[in-house]
Amino acid sequence: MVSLGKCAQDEVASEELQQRHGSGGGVASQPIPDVGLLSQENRDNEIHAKRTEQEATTPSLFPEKASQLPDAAVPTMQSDQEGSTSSIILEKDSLAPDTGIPMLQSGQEGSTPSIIREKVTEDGYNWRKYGQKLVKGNEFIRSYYKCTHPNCQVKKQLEKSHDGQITDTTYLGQHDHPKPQLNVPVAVGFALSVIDERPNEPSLTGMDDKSFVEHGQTPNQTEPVDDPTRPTVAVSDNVKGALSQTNRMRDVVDKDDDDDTDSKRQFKQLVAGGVCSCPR
DNA sequence: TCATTTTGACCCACC
DNA sequence: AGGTGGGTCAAAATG
Ligand SMILES: [Zn+2]
Repeated sequence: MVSLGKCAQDEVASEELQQRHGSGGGVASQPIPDVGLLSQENRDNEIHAKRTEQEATTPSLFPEKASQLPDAAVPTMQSDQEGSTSSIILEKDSLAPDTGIPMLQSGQEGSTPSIIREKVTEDGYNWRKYGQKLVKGNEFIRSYYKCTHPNCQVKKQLEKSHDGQITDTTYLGQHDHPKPQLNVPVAVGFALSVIDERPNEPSLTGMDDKSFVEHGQTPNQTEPVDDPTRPTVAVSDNVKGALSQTNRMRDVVDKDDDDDTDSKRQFKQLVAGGVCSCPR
């Protein structure tokens, strides 16, 4: 059996792994039933937050390969880059090395002893990376993060170009907890609501259950990127992703149509500007 | 020691 | 029916 014997994993894979997704059940390794049972991400809402961030940690070591990207792969990223958005990004990246690259050995100081690795990205939540993949022809690196909270199974996907530029950020699900604790000096302006809690608002479900995609850099008028419509709560979220945010909620039905792309696109236009993140 | 990151492999969905 | 892409897990490595 397993002539390879490379690792137990192999063996397991043959037997247990199969169940992992299928009926689910067994997988002793995962204490958390996780959502995998239903499907992979069916039930999770996918919130796409797109923002081109210029990674502070990544100086300009690499030549801008951005130009090499045609539009085929990611139509979204072609818009920014120039600076337009960079400004916004200034959010407290300071402690978010995870955004890219292997540690910021830039040589700066090792400040932030408390925050060990990172995790606290713009969200203020703690994330643990559980996977990384090259997508789009290896042009982009997608990192998969999971919320470290016990009951929280929110996932985040960070897509970056080789430059270290973040082309897409996708959030799946909502946190059950407000936030860990931002001890950061914060000057941004959070302070508002730690009560960000988002109970599954039924009203929102209308859109939240459906597949709804929001492209930050949409075609121009997208409506107010800074949309003041967003009251309270999302402030923090909005503020950080104000320039571009893509919200994507995926459901089983999502695949029912052939051109979901178009559908979604239109849909997003309808709701454009509304990040469902805020229940209220 | 623990938590987290890294990396390879496996599986599933879609084309 | 097969192939590819994408997503997740698990073991090992690192701080
Ligand atoms: Zn969480």
